Amino acid sequence: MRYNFKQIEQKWQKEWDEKKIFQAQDFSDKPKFYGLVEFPYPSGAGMHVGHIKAYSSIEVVARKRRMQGYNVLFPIGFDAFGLPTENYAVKTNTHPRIITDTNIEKFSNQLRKVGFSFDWSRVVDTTDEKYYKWTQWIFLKMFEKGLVFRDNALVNYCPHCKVVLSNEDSQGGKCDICHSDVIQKPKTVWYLKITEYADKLLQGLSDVDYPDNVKQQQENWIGKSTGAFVDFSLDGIDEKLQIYTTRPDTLFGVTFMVIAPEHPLIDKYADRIGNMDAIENYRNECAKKTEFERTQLVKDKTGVKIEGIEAINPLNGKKIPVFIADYVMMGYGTGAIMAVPAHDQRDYDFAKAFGVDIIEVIKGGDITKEAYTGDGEMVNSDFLNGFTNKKDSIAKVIEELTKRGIGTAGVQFKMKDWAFNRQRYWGEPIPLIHCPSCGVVPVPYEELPLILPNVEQFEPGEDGQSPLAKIESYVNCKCPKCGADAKRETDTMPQWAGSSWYFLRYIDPNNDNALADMEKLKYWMPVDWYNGGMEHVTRHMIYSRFWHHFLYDQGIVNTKEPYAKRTIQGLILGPDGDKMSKSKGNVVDPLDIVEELGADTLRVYVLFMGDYGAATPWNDSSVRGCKRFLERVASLEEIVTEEKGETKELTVALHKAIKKVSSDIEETKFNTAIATLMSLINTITKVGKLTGEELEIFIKLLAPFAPHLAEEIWHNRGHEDFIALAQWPAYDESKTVEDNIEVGVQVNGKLKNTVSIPFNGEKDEVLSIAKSDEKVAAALAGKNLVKEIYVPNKIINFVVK
RNA sequence: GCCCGCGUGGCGGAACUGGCAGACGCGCAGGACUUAAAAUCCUGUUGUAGCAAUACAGUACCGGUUCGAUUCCGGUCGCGGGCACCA
Repeated sequence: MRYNFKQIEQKWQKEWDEKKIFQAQDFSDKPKFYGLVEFPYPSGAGMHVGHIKAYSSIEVVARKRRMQGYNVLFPIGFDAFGLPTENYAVKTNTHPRIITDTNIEKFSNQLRKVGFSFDWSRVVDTTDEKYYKWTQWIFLKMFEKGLVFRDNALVNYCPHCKVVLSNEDSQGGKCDICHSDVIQKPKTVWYLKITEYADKLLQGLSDVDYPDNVKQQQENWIGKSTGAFVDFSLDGIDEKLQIYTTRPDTLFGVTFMVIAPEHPLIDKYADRIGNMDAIENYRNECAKKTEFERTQLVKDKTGVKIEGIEAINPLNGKKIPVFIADYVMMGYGTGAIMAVPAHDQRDYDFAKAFGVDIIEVIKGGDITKEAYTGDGEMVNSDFLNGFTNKKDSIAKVIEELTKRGIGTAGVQFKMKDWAFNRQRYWGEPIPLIHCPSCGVVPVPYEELPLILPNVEQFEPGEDGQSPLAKIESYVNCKCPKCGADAKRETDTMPQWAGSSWYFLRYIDPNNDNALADMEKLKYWMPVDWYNGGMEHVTRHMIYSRFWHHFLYDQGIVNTKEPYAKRTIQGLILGPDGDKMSKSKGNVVDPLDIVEELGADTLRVYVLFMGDYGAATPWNDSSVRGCKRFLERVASLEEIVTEEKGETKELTVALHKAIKKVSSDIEETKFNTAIATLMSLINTITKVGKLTGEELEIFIKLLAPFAPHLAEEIWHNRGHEDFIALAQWPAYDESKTVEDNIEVGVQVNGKLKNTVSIPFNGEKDEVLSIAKSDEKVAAALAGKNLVKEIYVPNKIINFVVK
């Protein structure tokens, strides 16, 4: 058969589509498999080869599962709200709706050309009002349960995008979208109380199958620490200063305290403070610094001593000074710390700069040089003296603090609440109303969806307000509670909102009465296998796990955790080894490859190119190598023979291949699975013939990777059904081994030769075969044989002296 | 600074649980076919020495455990990722 990939691919894509063979059936006696890929953001640039690699993994698994008799749900959709589209809308003065529709169509066409077996009847679009009705609905549920709150805060603000950014979107002090410098700006911010779910999100990790580094990253991001809250009295003031510490056992080493510049204590006791001017100056300077600058000046400790306020160490009654310094953050713990300069490097640096005492309480270091943070015997610490184990001394001091009513054990999380509003147009409207008498009132559920109004101008206002604020007919409304004139919230949700629950909507995409029907959820959930990029492991995955845990608590979904298993694909780098980017001009367009070499070649290559989880550079020659492989497959029909008498070599290779390809797919070792098929075709070429039955097994193994070609050959052989639904081949373990195998023979661990021995041969027999080998015999001659090692079917080693 | 991962031919990468290092592909070299080129096919391809059989060396580097180490342990160097004044 001549390999006319273009004709083959068009033909089978059309056939699969018309026969609807990839549509998932709700409810079935078959076992279910729900395979999920991260749905794309439909950018104007179209698909990237990275998309192909990301989807190909679950694609292969889904196709294999269908052949294994599973009822498979493998859906696709579009995460279409967001800034790039909005910015493009502003630039070209085109409505984001039009841009989004155009891009979605472009993406859909491209995805279809690659032949992915998505269920196209379940496509979701986060910007569809029928979809975001339920995004808003979940938000209102959270509001109802007290998980939405408003706060005035200094926020990360991007002057270029004119938008408030979360800490995650402004890492390194740069805007995640436009990379401008982020500044601090006071704003009213809507938060989702994700911190309330911190522990559940942490504990849930033990129930799921994620790679270790993914779990670790999520653990770090949640950042649980255990320690204690301790109350320090203030001299002459009837007020306690509470601190959080992970080392309460070093309390006797406390020589000063530090509070964050924003700490409320300052304003409350401003009249007592002798140096308020100096403190105000310092606070103003800090306010000017961005979070980024603050964290960059790690070395130089700055601060001001508060005159007129002194704290008292609750364990020994000593008076100690209190400072404000920006190395203490208001957002973590209580915004105040007890400083133990002998055993914390930051406190040490500060103490050195400000001439404060340093008291050693743990032996083992040299505190004249630096802080000692290791373990050791406790000294200068009253009832803690003599303790050598951190765990014991902490337990002891917490017991004592609790007894005296001055402290308790406590935990803290690094994770912050989720800033949930954006002053932008292209997002889900936040369904809240500000009423002068009732306060914040939710839009009634029955009025959802709250539809994003059509506007002509998409630019945010100069004051950073959402474009929606300019539309009076939208802003002005009646309070649903009291009927008075009221104003709508004009901010929209962040892009992470729509993607936090999309996998639920695939299960029941047209339901108008619920986000998804419970019976269908019970059938399909959880997602059995979710593949995506490392970049979404902390934000998207934690946000969506948070929403899912919440929905579970409300009885709206039936599983605690949404994703049973997660895998990560590595980046595809440009041919030059750098990350692909337009500016570097090293971008490979997947559609070019589909045109020139075919979708099957592209699919095989992205999975063959390297370790699935590793970043691998693109290589044009290697792509052609995959095409060559498929051409050889296409020509196999020419050597099909119906003469009986199987070739042992081919039988063994075939059964080994079934075993290897089957297990490799499960372990995302697609590169070696394909290598196995390449080896198999080398064996077939060497043997020079194969039976029709053997050919069919071969193309079944190939089908998940190169489905179009496999389908074509299958039909050429007279089949009326689809190979996509044919039965996955089984192997016979006894046929995966040769009668005789080659093993290495070592003398003192050095390989001397290989010998052919019977499979599972007896030790004596095998050793005598080895000894009679000429080279081995030569190496053993005249030596004293000390030990004979035979690992069955693996290695023979003679130890001689 | 802390946490994690990695380091194998000219290149991408294989190697099950400690058992023949370099599967498979690319590239390169030689050959066949061709008037010629491309495509295709065949052969070779870790390094050094040798016409060769073969010998020795070899998985970043140094050392250890072991009959045997790419794999396990200790140290050094290099690269990548994540977190970061988190008390």
